[in-house]
Amino acid sequence: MNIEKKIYKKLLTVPHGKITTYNELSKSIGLENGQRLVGQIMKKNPFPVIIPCHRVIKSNGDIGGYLFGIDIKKNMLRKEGICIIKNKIDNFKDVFFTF
DNA sequence: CGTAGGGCGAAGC
DNA sequence: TGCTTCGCCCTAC
Repeated sequence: MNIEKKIYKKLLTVPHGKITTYNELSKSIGLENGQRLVGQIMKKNPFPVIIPCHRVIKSNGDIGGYLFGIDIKKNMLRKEGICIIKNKIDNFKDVFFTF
């Protein structure tokens, strides 16, 4: 299976209201340091609506990037009950989801 | 076939 | 704290 397929699949397992990091996602598919790759895959994802790419953030709690802008991403996250303060996840540890 | 570069990460100043 | 530099894996050119 393609790397990207794996990533999408994994990403889909992240429950509503929870988030994960590029690093964790990468590790979950067997890559210890595939963070950048994950980012690339995200921006190339064929179905942004289906794939919750907004639930993926940086490991330092920062929002990271988004296809349509990080502000959109922030709104999406907030809507899911995740507190965001100044481009950073507030209750980062609470909403963090590990595979 | 070689190389640059991306929604990153961690270490070094 | 905040910015810079280098390292990572894979895809696209």
